[in-house]
Amino acid sequence: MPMEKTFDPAAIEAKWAQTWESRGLFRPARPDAQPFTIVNPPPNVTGALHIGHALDNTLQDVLVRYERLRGKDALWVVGMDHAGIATQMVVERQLEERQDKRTNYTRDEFVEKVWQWKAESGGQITRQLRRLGCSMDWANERFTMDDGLNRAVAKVFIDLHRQGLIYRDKRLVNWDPKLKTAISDLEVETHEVQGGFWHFKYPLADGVTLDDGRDHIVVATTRPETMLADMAVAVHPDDPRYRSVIGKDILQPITGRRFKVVADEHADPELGSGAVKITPGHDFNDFEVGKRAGFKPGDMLNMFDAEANVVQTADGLIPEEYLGLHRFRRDSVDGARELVVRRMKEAGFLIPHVNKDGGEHDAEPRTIQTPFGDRGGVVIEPWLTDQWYVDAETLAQPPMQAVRDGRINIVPKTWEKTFFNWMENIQPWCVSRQLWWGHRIPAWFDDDGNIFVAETEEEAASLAAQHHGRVAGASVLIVDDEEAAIAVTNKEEGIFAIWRDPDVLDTWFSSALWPFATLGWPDDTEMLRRHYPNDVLVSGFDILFFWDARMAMQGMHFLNEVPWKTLYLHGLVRAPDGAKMSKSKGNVVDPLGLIDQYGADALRFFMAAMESQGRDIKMDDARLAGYRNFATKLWNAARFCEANGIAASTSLEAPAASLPVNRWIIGEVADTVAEMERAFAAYRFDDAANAIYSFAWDRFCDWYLELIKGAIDDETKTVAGWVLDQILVMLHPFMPFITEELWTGLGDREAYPLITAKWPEPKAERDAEASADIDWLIRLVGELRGAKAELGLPPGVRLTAHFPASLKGRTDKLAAQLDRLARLEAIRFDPAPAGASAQLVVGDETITVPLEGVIDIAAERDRLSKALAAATKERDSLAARLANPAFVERAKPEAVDKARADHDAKAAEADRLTAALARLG
RNA sequence: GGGCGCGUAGCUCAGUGGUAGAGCACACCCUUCACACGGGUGGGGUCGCAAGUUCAAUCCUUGCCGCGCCCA
Repeated sequence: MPMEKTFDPAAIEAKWAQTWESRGLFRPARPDAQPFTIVNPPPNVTGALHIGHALDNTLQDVLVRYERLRGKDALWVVGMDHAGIATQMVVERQLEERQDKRTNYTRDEFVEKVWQWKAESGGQITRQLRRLGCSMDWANERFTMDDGLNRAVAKVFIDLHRQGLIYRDKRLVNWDPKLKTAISDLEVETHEVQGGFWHFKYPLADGVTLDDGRDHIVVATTRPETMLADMAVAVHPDDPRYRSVIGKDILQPITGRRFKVVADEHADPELGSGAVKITPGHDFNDFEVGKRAGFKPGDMLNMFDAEANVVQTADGLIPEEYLGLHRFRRDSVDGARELVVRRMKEAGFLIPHVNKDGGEHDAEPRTIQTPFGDRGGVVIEPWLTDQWYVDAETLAQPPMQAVRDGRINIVPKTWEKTFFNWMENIQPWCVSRQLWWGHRIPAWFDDDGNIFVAETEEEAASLAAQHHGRVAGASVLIVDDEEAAIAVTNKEEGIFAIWRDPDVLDTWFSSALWPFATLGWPDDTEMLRRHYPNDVLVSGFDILFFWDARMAMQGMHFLNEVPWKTLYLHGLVRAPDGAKMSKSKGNVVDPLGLIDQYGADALRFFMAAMESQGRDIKMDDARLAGYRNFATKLWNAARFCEANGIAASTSLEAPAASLPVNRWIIGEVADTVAEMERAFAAYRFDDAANAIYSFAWDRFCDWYLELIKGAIDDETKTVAGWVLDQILVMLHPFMPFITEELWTGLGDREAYPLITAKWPEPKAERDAEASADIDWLIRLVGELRGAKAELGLPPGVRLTAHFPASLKGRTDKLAAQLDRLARLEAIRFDPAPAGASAQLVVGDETITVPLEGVIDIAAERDRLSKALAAATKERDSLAARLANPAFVERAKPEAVDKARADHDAKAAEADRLTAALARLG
């Protein structure tokens, strides 16, 4: 079957992706082979393939295909995460489009709708990953909310709770008032916002004055609205201005609330007035000050509801007009902040800001570091709630030790510092989320504040019964919520009620279990024993904390072993101008569009070739086109082979060869294999890609195929077929589609597809004599071509060359190749006739090409002079170095030897060129 | 403020203690029987700036300039 003239990626990609998968070739049974394991960072079920996925998954697939070719039992675990917030948002948005909303349904009904959505529209990314050629274990695709993961999540929660490593705590949490849920500190992004800094007078109560006679303390704030829940004013204990009023009362002007001036080192005498208002229920710093001042978290005043609208505080002191207002101006409607400022100003408690020009303003303009929720995009409100926390500090210790002693190898190493910096300063991890979609927390409450953590409600009821000294199951009712519990509880009659925590767990809590829960844990399965620890994890550095570190914590805690031996972190894919891609900037590149345009192989090769460690990748279409061209080049090389009777090889080892070209190319293959293995061992994707690229194009196509043209005997057919096979195998991890197509096209190998073929083992070495011969030939041809080009001779013109007699043996051996590539009319060994000629200096010999009549003497003189100048410059530079006694005495001997040898070679070359110029006259 | 990284040919990027490489782009030549998404030849860099260490610095150290990221 003759091959098509041009390579069309679209025509073969779908076919091979389907064939590989349906024949189970992504995970062939290799029970006795050494395992190799990667788990894929589970993409979001709502997600679509973006360019970052293309990079991340290409690198993983390269590794997996390489190890599969090397005979390992390669497992690439694939699946998706349920993306609690994102997925719930998607489904709620759909409801909104129909003027419907989540709360019109029961929780179970809504969750059912989410499952429906997942079945119908979720997971488009899995189809897109297949287009990229990802050889994942699709047959065992997982989901963070499948039965196995659910079991694992419940066990982890319950065990950590028993061990005291998960606990419930009332404290300030990062609250997203748009999504109405708590989020972890990692999900908060700080942005700079233009805001104001207001100064207010807080009057001292009971006629007390400061030493300077003033009857008030000046406080400043960027969040005036929080004064509705102020509970103190703090001053530094050593601040002489305020020492006399510590312990005295402030009378807050708007609420009329009386509270104390407290001493706390948080107040910085150097900043502003040195006094700060304290709102423990709405500010992280103030929370700590408040605790030190003796307020229990439960007694701290709260002034916001879940949407950050003002609600009455426990003491009932917020004036009516504030209730229900939003925290600050939103959608052009003033909020509590604006009203507070207005009222304070009216009452004369606002100290205006005077700018440079003497203008008065209510507030001093300021750039404020403001926290935003990474999903909802609104300002985060510190809010006092009960949430579940993981003792991350304890769990962080074993992973840190593992990185320190090398059980986890972070590549590139520069990320270690970042890893340690975060792990050493890690905060308790808030894992509860006020959502409906996710793993519901396995904890039940009663109205006495007891908590029963258990796998099932029966167990929880039994725990509750035990707690009250009752028989299990007899007297504990399961109800929906606290209200219902209060209604049915009758302690005198021994009837108790419990209800389940309505919250769910952070999605990352479940994805942290991915490296082992996907392998069957908590059961002790064969898969788990074989594939844990995983070999390597490939992830973007942007999820180092979110995911990688948490996997390490959970894996080491529950399996007492690192989750993976190597953690490979890559950078971001950026827009061509270096900007970060984002939907809002409109500069995102769709990888599927790139696949349509250039082919999946080209996109993959681009990603791998550009992946040098530690640098972001800028999109570059020209380069992408270059790799598409490479695929076409390979395609045509294969066409040439097919047309010349060069077919699939039958041996893994290099065939026996006698001809210099064949012996030479076999040596080149062996070198390339070694180079690629070195690159893979060091996770240098770029080096590996470049090694096979330059071998295939520069060595095989540009030289070997040209050298054998017109002289393709049986030995050459065998060798050429073998070399082409080695190229296909080595290139396969990077360009799986075209290589597989060519592999099957070149021979009857239906039963032996490339994806499960064998990595090269040439069992051959470079042949020094053949290498010297071919290297000489390549240099001679180069000289000849250069001379023709510079002398303005047509490349096709055939010339006679006079060689020194010492080269007779070599020219005999290479006669066919000399004829074909050097395009010589005749090879002679007698002295060249007098007259104009070109002189080619190749190694130690000068070859003369008489050009009487055709040569432009001046041009040839220029050519030789230029070469002479280059040789002379290098010779002199080396001579100067060698003339320096300090160099000869102190430099490494091998450096001196090399300088001597280089000097001699350059000197000889310069001599020959000088002689050539002299002969030219 | 703390930490990390980057600055090498017009562009995108490798790299090394012994005066630099690739791809693309550029110039010129080639309708040579696999390929013009091709072949050949060539031009192009004081390796951000300054000082130091060294026989020798693009590479190591320090400072500066410019750019980016993370954390507080």
